[in-house]
Amino acid sequence: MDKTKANLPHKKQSRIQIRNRKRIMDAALIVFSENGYRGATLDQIARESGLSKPNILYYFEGKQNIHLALLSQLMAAWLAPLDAMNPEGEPLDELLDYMQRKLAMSREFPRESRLFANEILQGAPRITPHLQARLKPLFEEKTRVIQIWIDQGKLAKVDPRHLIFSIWATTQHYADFETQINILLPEGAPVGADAATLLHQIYTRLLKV
Amino acid sequence: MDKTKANLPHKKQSRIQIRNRKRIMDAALIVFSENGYRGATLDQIARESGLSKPNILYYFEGKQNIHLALLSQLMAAWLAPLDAMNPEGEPLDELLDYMQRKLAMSREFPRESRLFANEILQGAPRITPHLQARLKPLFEEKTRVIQIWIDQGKLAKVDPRHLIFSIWATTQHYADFETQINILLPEGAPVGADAATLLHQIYTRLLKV
DNA sequence: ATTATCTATAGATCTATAGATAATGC
DNA sequence: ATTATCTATAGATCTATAGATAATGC
Repeated sequence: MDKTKANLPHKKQSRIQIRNRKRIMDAALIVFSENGYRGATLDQIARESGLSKPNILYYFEGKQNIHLALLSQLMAAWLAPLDAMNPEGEPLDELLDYMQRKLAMSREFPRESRLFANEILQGAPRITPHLQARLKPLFEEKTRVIQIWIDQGKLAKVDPRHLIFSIWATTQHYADFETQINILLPEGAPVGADAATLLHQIYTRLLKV
Repeated sequence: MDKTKANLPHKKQSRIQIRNRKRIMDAALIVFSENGYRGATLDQIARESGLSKPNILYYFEGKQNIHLALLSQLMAAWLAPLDAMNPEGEPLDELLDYMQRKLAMSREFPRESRLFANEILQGAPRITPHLQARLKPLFEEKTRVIQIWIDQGKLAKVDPRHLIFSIWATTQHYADFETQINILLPEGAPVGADAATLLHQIYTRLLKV
């Protein structure tokens, strides 16, 4: 029984393999994002995915690897909105659009946001290499772009790094602290629209010269 | 052997009890905030506190109770800055002061912030009653105050609830995502000062009429 | 006398593997 | 023939308790 094949992406995967690996990842996203790495169990992932526990370990080489696969898949989606910020565009619009894309991600992929938050909160034991290799260069590139816009007088003078932190914070908050928000806001209030309005106000007033 | 006494606060506690319960709480804060509830073990708390594992269970009736004791102690400290917002004060100053108090808490008590974030992130299984009973009334009181200020034309028109969310998000981010920030910012940069400057800019520009 | 601490271990839970069996693809 | 799945269980880890012993306070 050669298990390694199932885990080598360059060996062509059967349809069953593709489908079951996806099932496991989907289940694992739910379980890890709700319970954190240590709080999640293979039993829960098995139940959620409809596969047996040993069968899960037939497709992934262990709990760690499932988690790692999720995080590294997440990373690409996570970087996309920032990557899409266009140096040739109209500065204020570019930043407002970026903020709105992040807010949309928070609304559409709250589990991914919480998976990421869990990982960072606990010291990023598994995702640090990705942050170093992928997030950091992009962050530095985009803060340089923003600094140039500011130097050209197209944006108010702010610290580009902390500007980005604040966009991350305000947008991700709606996914990461959803439980608290649901307790504080009355049922049926249009959270999304009101949040978008406030964040739009914040960044137009902050950044307009 | 009547263990219950050690856990009844109304029975007078000996000096040793007070000291050891404090030691355990201090150790537990470190361990829970770094690993989350499920990720934390009594072994780690024992090692960190310098007490034996069974001895810890002599002072607290179980892992759950240590965690609960921490959270309920945290709650008071967590509400204080918002509670201190004075309806009679100058609106813009009151809100800027509130934001700065929250930012200071994030800097001075990052572990408490992460303990709280961990709990909310995982659906607030233990702290929900506290949020309902203590945070919610205070939140409603203060959003009413802000709304009155706005109606009096002393602040720009914003949604008071989302304004508070944004203050929470931006300030707590520095504690909760510290690992990520440390990766992205060059060593020795004056994080605190730059963060304070940006947040001050954000809220003055947002709220000034 | 009561409070505090220690050793030893029960009992539950979890990850992972062994080894047999069933299903699928040439 | 190879891939996929199942049953059974080893081995590690964790919470919690039993029961004995040491330290402390009237």
